[in-house]
This record gives sequence, C-alpha cells and structure tokens, in this order.
Amino acid sequence: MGATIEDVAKAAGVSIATVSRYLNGRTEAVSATTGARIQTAVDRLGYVPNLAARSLKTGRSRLIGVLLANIAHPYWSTVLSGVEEACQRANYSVIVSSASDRADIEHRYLQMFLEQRVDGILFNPAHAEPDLVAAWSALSVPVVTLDRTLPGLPFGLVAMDNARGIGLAVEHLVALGHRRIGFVSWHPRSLSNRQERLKGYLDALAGADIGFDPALIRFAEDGWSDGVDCTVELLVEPDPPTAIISATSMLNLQVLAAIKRCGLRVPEDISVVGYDDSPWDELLDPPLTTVATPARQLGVAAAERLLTALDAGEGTVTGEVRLLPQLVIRESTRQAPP
Amino acid sequence: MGATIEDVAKAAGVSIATVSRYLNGRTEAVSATTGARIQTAVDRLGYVPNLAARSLKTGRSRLIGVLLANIAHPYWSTVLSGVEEACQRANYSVIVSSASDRADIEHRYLQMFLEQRVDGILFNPAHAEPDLVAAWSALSVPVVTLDRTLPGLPFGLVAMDNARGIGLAVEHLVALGHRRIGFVSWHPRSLSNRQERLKGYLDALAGADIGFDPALIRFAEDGWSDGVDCTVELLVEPDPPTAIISATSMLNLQVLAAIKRCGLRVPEDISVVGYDDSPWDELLDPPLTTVATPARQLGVAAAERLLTALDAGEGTVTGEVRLLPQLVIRESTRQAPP
DNA sequence: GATGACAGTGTAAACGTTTTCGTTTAGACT
DNA sequence: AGTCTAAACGAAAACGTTTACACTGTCATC
Repeated sequence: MGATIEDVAKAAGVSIATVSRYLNGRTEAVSATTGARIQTAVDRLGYVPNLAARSLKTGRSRLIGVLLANIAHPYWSTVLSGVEEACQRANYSVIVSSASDRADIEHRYLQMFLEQRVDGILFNPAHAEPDLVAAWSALSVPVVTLDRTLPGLPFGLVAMDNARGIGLAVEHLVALGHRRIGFVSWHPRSLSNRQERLKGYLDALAGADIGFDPALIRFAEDGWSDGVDCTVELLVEPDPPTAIISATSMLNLQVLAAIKRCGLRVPEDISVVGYDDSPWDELLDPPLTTVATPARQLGVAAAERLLTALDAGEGTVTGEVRLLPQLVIRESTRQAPP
Repeated sequence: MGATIEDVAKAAGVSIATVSRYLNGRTEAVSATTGARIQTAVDRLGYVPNLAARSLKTGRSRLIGVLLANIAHPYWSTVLSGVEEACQRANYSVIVSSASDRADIEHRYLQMFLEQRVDGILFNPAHAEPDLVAAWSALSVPVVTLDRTLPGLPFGLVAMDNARGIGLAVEHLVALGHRRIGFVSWHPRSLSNRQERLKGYLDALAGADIGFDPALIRFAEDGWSDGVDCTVELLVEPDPPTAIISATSMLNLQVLAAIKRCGLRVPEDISVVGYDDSPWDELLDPPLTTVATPARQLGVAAAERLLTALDAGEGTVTGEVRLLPQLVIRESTRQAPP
C-alpha cells in the first residue's frame, strides 16, 4: 500500500531508473533476470504507479475530457459509452461533465479540464457567445466537437449527416404518396444540428416539388412534455398533415401521444417517422419507423479521431466527419390516404 | 499558455509560496495589495494551475472514479448525472467507466482508478468472484457501492429499497382485487437488487395471504428483446395472471409489447405495473402505472455520502442508505375481472 | 526603549516519476 | 593482452506544486 518506485527498486536491488524502464517497456531493455526480479517486487509490494507524478513529468495525463449537453439523455449517454469504449481501448481515462446547454457552465468545466491537464477534449458547444468562442478557440489542447458546432470554432467535428437523415424520412413519406408532411423539431433552433435537420426537410420537399407550408412546422421546448402540445397544434390545423416527422428521439413518443390524444390512429389516419431509433422504438405501438442514427459509433469515431491526432503528436484537430443515418421501416408509416 | 506558478511569482514580484497561498486562500492570508498584484499576473499570463503537480504534492487528486454496469442505459446514465452534479458542486471531477457487468473488466478499471489516485470510488459490483472480492476489500480508498452489493464487501451502500418498491406494486394490484400477479424480472438473478425485488414480491404476496405460484415468475435475459418472449410464455400459461409487474425499466415496454402480441388490451384484459418511471412512461399507450425510483437522487446521495467522508478525512465508508420508491398510478392498472 | 506578538513573506525540501547522460561490464575482435 | 562495442544499469536533474520553517518588519505593551 503506497509503495513507490523507489521501494520497488530497493526490494529488487536495482535503481529506480531500471524499474521505470522495465515498467514502461522501453527500448533500452532491461535483462530478463532483472525484469523478473522487478516483477516479483512489484507483485509483493502491490505497487501501483502514480499517474499524477508521471503526468507531471511527461506532460501527458492519459485523460480525455468529455463535456456533453446532458449525460442523462439516452442519446448522449449512448454517445458517451462509445467514447468511453474507444478511450479504454487506447488506455485513456475519460473525465466527464454535463453542462445542461449553458455556455457559462461549459466554460467553467473546460477550465477544470485544463487544470487536470487532459490530453484532449470532446464536447458539444451550446450557444454562441462571442467572447467564449474566442476563449475556446485559444484552447491549448486538441478538441473535437460532437454532433454540432459553432461558427468560428477551429475544431474537428464528428457529427451525423443531419440533413440526409431527415431527407431519408421525407423521401420515404413522399414515396408513400404523402404531400402534407409535418415536422416537429425542438429549441433552441440555432444549434447547427437543428438547422441542418430543418434544411434537410426543406431541401427534400423542394426535391419532390412539394411547396413548403410553414404551418406544418413546430418547435417544441426541450424536455418531455411540450412536444405533445406542439404536435396537437399541428393536428388541429385546418389542413392537417397526413404524416409527421419527429426530429429527435425525445419527441418520438410525444408525437405519438399527441396523435392518440386527438383520437387518431397510427398508421391508419396518420403516418409517423421517428428519429434516432432508440432500442425501444420497435417495441412501441405501433413499432416505429425511424431514422436510425449510429450514436455509439459517433462516440467511437470522435474519440478515435482525437486519439489518432494525439498519437501523431498533432496539437490540433480539424476537418469534419459525417456519419450516415439509415431509415428503418416498421409499421408506423403507410400509404397516404387518396 | 503553460505559465507556471513561478512565472506568476516573477511577474508579480513575489515568491511562489505567496502565490500558492493566495491561490489556495489559505489562512496565513496574503495582503490585499499583493493579492491584487498576483491576480493581475494570473490573468495576464493565463495561468492554469497544474492539478497533477498539486495531486502529487498533497496526495489528493479531486478525482472520483465512477464505475457503472452500463452507462448507456437510461437508468444508469441518470444515476451518473446525479453523481456528476454532486461532484461538480464540491469541485471534484468524475472519471467514468462502463464495465458491462464483467468482473474482470471491473477489476481492470478499478486498477486504473488507483493509478489515477482517485480520492474515492463509486461502483456497482457485478458477479461475486471470491478472489476479486478479496482484492476489492483491500482497496485503499473509500468506496461506496451503488444500487447493489456483494456479500463480504466492506463498503458503504446507497441503494433503492427494492423490496419495498415491488411491495408497493403488489399492494396496489391486490387492492384492485388481483390475486394472480405475474412477475417478470431479469438475469443475472444473483445480484442483490434483483434478489431484493423478488423478495419484495414474495413477501407482499404472503402479506396478502396469496399463495405463491412459481408459474407466474419469469427471468429474462438482459437486453431489449428476451423480455417479450418471457412475458408471452407467462400469458399462455393455462391459468394466466390478471396483472403483471415489470421489475425494471428495460422490461416495461417489452411486457406491453408481449401483451399486445397476444391480442390482449391494457388495462381492460390485464393490468401492468412498470418500474423506474422513465420520463416517457407517462407518454406510453396507456400511460404506465410505475414504481418511480429516484435515480438521480441515488447518484447525488451516493456522491455526497462519499464526499462527506472524504472531507471528514475518513478512510473508509460503511453503512447503508436506502431510498424509497414511490408508486405513480396512471392508466395501466384497473380493477381485476371478477 | 526594549520586548513580544503577529501579520506578511521568502527559502527550500519534498511529492513520485521520467529521462539524459555517464558508467560499468562482458564479450568480440585485432 | 589490449581495444572497441554494445548491453545493462545507475546518478541526478527536472516536472509544478505545497508547506514547514525561518525571517522581516510594524505596532502595541510594559
């Protein structure tokens, strides 16, 4: 308990330099016999290397800071599990924080990351406060932003192809003959991933020669309830949609609940395409047609992007990686009524 | 960038000891004027303290290791967010790992925590391998286990009152006149939280003078599909239950899906009580009566338990804290058929 | 005016590593 | 026997802090 490298050296009858070399498997090899002596000493003493000391000396901590909007949210926790998996594989530890989409909190936590001397940072920025963007841009470690970005941030980005994802949903519904397609998204609208999804909706409509009707779009407050009201609003329009696309997993069930509340049936009266394909989407009633987003892979890809940059000794990451969503057709979509 | 305490000292024209004292707000106060000089130097140089060096010197890292069975699971990610909240409030960072219920992986990650010299550990142990239990018992930092424990572990425990939670469900159904109450739980059965839930079921039945019928119990494999099959099995029994209790959130939707697959309606034909009260449970069709477990509070309570022990300088945490679940009655339960 | 007390500050050792550079040793070659 | 090379190892400095201890001045007290 609390044995240092010096204790090990003493016990093995060698110098601490040799112990260090042995433990790190360095090229200036130690002989097999001393190696064995050191190993037994390590085992006997229960020696555990002190990463703080190593970090201080080498300047690298084997720590990755991960800052997410909301780690309690199923989507983000799945992303996180991918990050964690990739980091563990590369022998990095991840220190995690949840910023609730508040830029000031984000800033504070990033500061904590710097104090811990993390080797790299993964995060998804919230609102664009110019001075914070400036401060972040000066961050001294490699950063990869997840899922969304902010104008002016000189970081790498790993995200879904949001526009394409919604495009898939629209095209599917159009192929089924729908022309009045509702779109329920959520606030704040300004975040890049949401803008992209809206653009995907608009572009796909345009591509199908369908005129855009602003009455078919709603934006709900973040959370588990406002989406119901927004969807109900949509349904009581004079010329209601025959299909609705939910722009994020949090809204899937809210859209379904609203439809039920209005006395309509899915898919007989109205079709629904969900988003993200949570593991329980196929258990819903009816099993939900959704745009499946590879959340876990997003985490893995982002972490690997960061880690390879670290291995290569690059002080910064740039460029953009987009992951392709896929449409999973189940039973919540059906031919449009004539 | 990369300024050390020495740079700050030089810039402010004082010694590094004074800078350190100022930064740590120690009792041997520094005068207001030097304090101001130091602060401007800090700001100008963009000095960021090096926690690795501090940790090395003080022996405390302000790091908490959190090891969970599965951080992608909504329940655990909610617990994690509570932990993170409490730790941030106390200025600790949390380093997190996901062990997939495999004891060998758990062991490896605990080792990594020790190397990082975490000040404390929160984790939920998986299977009881005697040699690992022995190794864990010798851990040199305070540990609190979350949600479940293992015989022989000398750690503090913060968990739900699992038996009482299921008891609430049974009592509610009994009050509605149900006497054949199915119970769907999940593997591995040996984990303490699952044993307690089973015990809660049996005790509550006994308390209501209802004989126990083993045909009414099923254990599903962990995951998002086997629960459906298990529930179907239950429903095709010669004398099927008039109500079913799902023992964990992961099974809620699987039970509902199975019932639907058998052509039965909830609650007309059969009542259902879910578990955990995920935020979307009230959006289901029908809105689910569930045993609400305060997952976030569990995380907060466990972290605070650990942190107060750390503050008090106690090297170990013992004792047990149980959080009380609450029954939330919605529309999936109804009077039993005569 | 000498004496203490005390607030404020500086010096230097220590924390546990990694790593540069230098030393020893053993064997291979003339 | 002498020289050279390479493998194996050791001594010591450095990483950026905290903190015990010593020191300086200022002011109140006798």
